[in-house]
Amino acid sequence: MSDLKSLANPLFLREDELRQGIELLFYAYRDFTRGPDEILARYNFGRAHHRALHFIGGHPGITVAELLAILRITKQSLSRVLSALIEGGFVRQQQGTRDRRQRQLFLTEQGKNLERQIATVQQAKVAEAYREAGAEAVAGYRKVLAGLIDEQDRAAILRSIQRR
Amino acid sequence: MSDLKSLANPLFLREDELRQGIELLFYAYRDFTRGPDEILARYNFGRAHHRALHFIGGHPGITVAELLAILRITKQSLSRVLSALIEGGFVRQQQGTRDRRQRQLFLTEQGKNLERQIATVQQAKVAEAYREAGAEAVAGYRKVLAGLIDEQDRAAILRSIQRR
DNA sequence: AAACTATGTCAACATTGCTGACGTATATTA
DNA sequence: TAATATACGTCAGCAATGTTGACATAGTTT
Repeated sequence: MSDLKSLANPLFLREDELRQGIELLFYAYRDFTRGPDEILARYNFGRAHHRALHFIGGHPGITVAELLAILRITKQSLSRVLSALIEGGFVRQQQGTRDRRQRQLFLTEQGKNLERQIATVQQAKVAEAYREAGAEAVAGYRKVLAGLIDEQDRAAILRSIQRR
Repeated sequence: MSDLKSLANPLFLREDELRQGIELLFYAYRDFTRGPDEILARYNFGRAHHRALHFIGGHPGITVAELLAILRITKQSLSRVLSALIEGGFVRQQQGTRDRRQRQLFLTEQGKNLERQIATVQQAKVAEAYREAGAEAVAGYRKVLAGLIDEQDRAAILRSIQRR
């Protein structure tokens, strides 16, 4: 019975291990997202603005619909954020080339600056954690996080992430 | 120069690797937190309620101040959530033993049931990701996430997580 | 020409964070 | 013991960011 149980339930799948993995994700996310907040506050922006800046920065020319699919929020929520970014001169829109109903989104120079500024802080934090943990650990980190992504979009997301 | 650069900047610390690590965290967290929402909605609760349930469940007798330190929100925000949980019979308070000003928090049977119900869903998700990735990857995942926690509380958090 | 699609907008509302002010019970210190 | 500090609660108001629903406009597809 003990054999059966440990077969079905190796050490790293015990409930307390799972619980630890869940809490680590909570704490890491909690502290990871705190950095940008201070910078954003200076512009009267919040995390939602940063998420938009980030993904527009990483996918220049992304359409509104694509951005909505990534963020998983409603167009009304995004609209508020996007309007502020456009009004402030951080993002510009351009009529779609294939389909002129689409609005393709780009960062302006100012937008790129802000995005860079925040990215630098976050990347420094991740770089330190990566350095401390080592290349092998990083591979494991990526593997597990990828596994936490909903299976339907996992492949597409991994592709979009690695295409750069 | 290429040698110098690659010494200071091994492959897994390149900017696009860091960016991928950041986005993976975003996507994983996005999908990971979606599960509980449906269950919670049935009780008219949200994520904030779940976080309280979760940490009270894991630390029976936790004081309000300790819970505030974990969640990093104001007492007014927590109060709203805690009142709802107490009113609904999911959490009970008990005057502190050492210090009678403190309120120690416990889950009721009903609270334990709800917490278990949600935990089961989340743990299943994590267990699957762990199983797919393997024990070594899990170790790396934990190592990197731990490194993302603010250094000042990292040791204390790791201790509190492993004490169970 | 009709139907569908991509986007925007108006309005209302919920959740969850925040600040500031003030109260009460208990503990600690001068 | 009196003064001060602490743990917690509560009231009131506000901000950010999410939601639904309804409707408009331009452009695409059938």
